[in-house]
Amino acid sequence: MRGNRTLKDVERGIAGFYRDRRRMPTYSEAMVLLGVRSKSVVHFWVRKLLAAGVLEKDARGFLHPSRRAFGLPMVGDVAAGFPSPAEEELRDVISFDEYLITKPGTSFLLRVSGDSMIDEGIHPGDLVVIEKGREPKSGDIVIAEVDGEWTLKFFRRKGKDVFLEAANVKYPPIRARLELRVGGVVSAVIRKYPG
Amino acid sequence: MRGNRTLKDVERGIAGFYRDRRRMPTYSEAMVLLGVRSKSVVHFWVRKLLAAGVLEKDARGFLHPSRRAFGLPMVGDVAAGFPSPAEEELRDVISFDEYLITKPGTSFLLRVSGDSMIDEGIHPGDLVVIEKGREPKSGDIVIAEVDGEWTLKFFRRKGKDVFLEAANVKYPPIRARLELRVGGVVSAVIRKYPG
DNA sequence: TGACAAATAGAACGATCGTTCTATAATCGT
DNA sequence: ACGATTATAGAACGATCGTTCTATTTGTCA
Repeated sequence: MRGNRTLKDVERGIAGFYRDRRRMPTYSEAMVLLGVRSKSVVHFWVRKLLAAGVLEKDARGFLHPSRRAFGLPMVGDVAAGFPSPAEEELRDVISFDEYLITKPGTSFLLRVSGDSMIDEGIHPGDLVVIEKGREPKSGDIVIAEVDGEWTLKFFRRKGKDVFLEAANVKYPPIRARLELRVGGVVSAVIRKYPG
Repeated sequence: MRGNRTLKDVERGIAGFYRDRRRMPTYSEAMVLLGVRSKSVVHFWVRKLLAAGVLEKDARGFLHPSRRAFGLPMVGDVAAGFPSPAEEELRDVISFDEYLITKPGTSFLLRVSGDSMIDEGIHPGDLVVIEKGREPKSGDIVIAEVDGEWTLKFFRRKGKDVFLEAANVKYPPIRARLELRVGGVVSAVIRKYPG
């Protein structure tokens, strides 16, 4: 049982462990993970992963996955097409959690129902990230209570006039009779296509 | 320097450390983090975090953040409105990295330019997750090379007929002259609104 | 104000960590 | 075929980990 172990294999093993357990394996655990019986073998491969930039050591000497070990490479724009493996390495890596969760603790997720924001590209079934307790600016998309129902709308302010506007010609603008209950501001939209 | 330390404070400190360094702090490090001078104080708070479900111990006795420590709570749908703190605790928590990255290693990110998929709710500036090397099914959104340029289109197959279709009346369907170069299949769309 | 609980300090300790060393086995190039 | 290189094994070791214990200080409430 030898030789047939590539850097990618080891990386996948370690990365999988980290994904599942949210911590690095110890050398003893990595022995099992790699199917070897000596810590020095683990040490051997860890040094390779360090050199490859998959793992890093911090000031205290502790091992942790590097920034680019997780997340997806950001490779440019659609016009540029899809990347060659070479240039793929060079681009930045984005973790969605870092990218989308700017205010942990005050944000939450809703699944969109209804088509009131369809012209803004927010479809039924999409997920929206809501930041609660943020003061909406004119033009922000908010979740608001209208006629006892919660819905997504543009928040508009023109001088003293405050109203809600759908991104769908079917729905007329809405002015608050008494007060406008705004639950939060949409900070992101996520749509996942079934794989 | 005493007494004024809440569970939330400690949680934020530990969580912040984990976010930055991608590993748990040691007890010694947590002492500095919490501003205390004894490991037993750390132990004291760690037990509280364990009880609160913020941290967990695995079979080996190692500490790691729980699933619900990161990510955002999924609180239902828009019609249900925004949640009370109470029910917020009960719902599932979603990590975007887990949710969106189903095929690490074969996926990458592109920023959308152009409006060819605008009626599908994919706008210029949005991010799309591309799975490369996946065989597109009819109806999938793909990145494809058309007239030497890369663009997003629906992939359509009707019997023997294979063609690309925009989600925008401005663009007519496209049939491949020679071959259809498909770079990958869109598995998700992400749009972030400036905060 | 006094008693009790909550929070912090500090020291001691076994367990286990990651490193390093030497030695052996498989693979490759010529 | 054979030396050089790469990969694995196994043992030894100091460092540091997290736990536990006892003691002290601060806050709360009757």
